[in-house]
Amino acid sequence: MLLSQSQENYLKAIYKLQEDDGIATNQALAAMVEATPASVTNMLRKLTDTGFVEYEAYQGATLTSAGRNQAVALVRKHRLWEVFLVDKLQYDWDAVHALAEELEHIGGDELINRLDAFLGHPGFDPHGDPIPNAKGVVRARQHAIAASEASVGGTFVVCGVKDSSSLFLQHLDKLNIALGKAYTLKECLEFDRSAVWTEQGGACTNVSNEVAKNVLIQLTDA
Amino acid sequence: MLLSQSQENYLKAIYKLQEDDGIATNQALAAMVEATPASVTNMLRKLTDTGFVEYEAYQGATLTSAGRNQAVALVRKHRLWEVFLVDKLQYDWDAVHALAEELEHIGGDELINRLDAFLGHPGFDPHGDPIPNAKGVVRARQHAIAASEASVGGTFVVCGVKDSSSLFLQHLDKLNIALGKAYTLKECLEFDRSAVWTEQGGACTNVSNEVAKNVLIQLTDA
DNA sequence: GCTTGGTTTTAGCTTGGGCTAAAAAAATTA
DNA sequence: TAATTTTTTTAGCCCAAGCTAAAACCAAGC
Repeated sequence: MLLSQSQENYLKAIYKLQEDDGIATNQALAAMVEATPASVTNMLRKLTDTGFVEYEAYQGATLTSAGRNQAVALVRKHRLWEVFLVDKLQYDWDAVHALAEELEHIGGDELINRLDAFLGHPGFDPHGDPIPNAKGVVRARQHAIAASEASVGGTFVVCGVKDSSSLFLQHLDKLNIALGKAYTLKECLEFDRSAVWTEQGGACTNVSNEVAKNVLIQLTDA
Repeated sequence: MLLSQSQENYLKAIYKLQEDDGIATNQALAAMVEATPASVTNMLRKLTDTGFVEYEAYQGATLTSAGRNQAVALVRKHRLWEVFLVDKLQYDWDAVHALAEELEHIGGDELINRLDAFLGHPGFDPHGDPIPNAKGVVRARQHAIAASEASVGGTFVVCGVKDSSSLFLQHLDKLNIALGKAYTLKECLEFDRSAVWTEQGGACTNVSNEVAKNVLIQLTDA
């Protein structure tokens, strides 16, 4: 079965919503694919007919296993292209999403597997999100928690972000926060719940709670 | 002005027809974009309205300078992606056309200029066709003639093909003919106008006239 | 157990890019 | 020049994917 670009976008959206909300409501889908709820209903019909989605009126949508396979393949393509753009074409990590959205619809398994090999089978994309392998297996990040959960005195390494919007990523750039960097949580300021992180080497950064909630870290026992 | 994928394909087709036939007839366009002549008329209207094409009923289509710019940019994108696929992803030269057709519609100047730099600003694609530069300037191949024009005893280097179909390219593979290889034209067989080429090193190949007409060479004075 | 407000669906319309069949124009041949 | 063939255009249709406005449904709150 051959899917249109639009259909692929719906599958990806349902997949994401299922992953992090458990349920893909019509409204949430509409927001994600940038269409009206009416259009979503329309499309869900079609995807149900072609066997990628299970859907009953008013009940929200779920992916069939065929649908999930498609969605995971898309996520794989998206993230591999992001690696390509950042690692090979030197794009900034905040500038690759839109392009990857286009590229992810190109070609089939052959292309993406070659790209994967060319990139050296990366495990994570430039935002720290795991890249599903050719069989569609996603290995989840280990022990990742939001930075806002860390306790004073703890040390950790930044390993991902929850928000990959350009705005947020550029903000992290300004704060000099990047994937792979190690920090110690020096203190928490009661007043606004912001935190002070110190880098190995001494530089201090004041991190708002809003930011910390969207940064994923792994605790280290150093 | 933003063009649809389909519109871009029309511009490219008109460009190619103008280049090698001088004139882009409705029928030829239809064949090239794989649509009916009626659909072509339709689309030419639209492209005329948006200022990329000049078109009067029954007179065939010509590109405006805006249209030509678009078309050249597409050719540039197409050929750079082909280089990427062959050089970086190790595709065979006969397997890249369709993928490049998809990739050429992605992104804008930024992406393609970065790709160009990453590939080391190649001058030619895997079929020997010249790659327009960022300003849209195409430097034509120098002194290229069809291999069928060579004279007995002459030496030459293969530098391009006129037919980039998978079928033809695979045939060249079988004959062990590749870009950059040097040959001497040993003899021409009167009976079927086929030729015998000898490679530097000794191997002989019998080349039909049909093939020779579609291989581009540069004469060498060795 | 109603009423009300938000969500989802239905109905009907729009636009882009195709198609076929028939009419019109151009080109070719007699 | 007239007749015939080929090419192009017109007219009217289809399908995918969107839209709006109105109707139907669901879930609270009174």
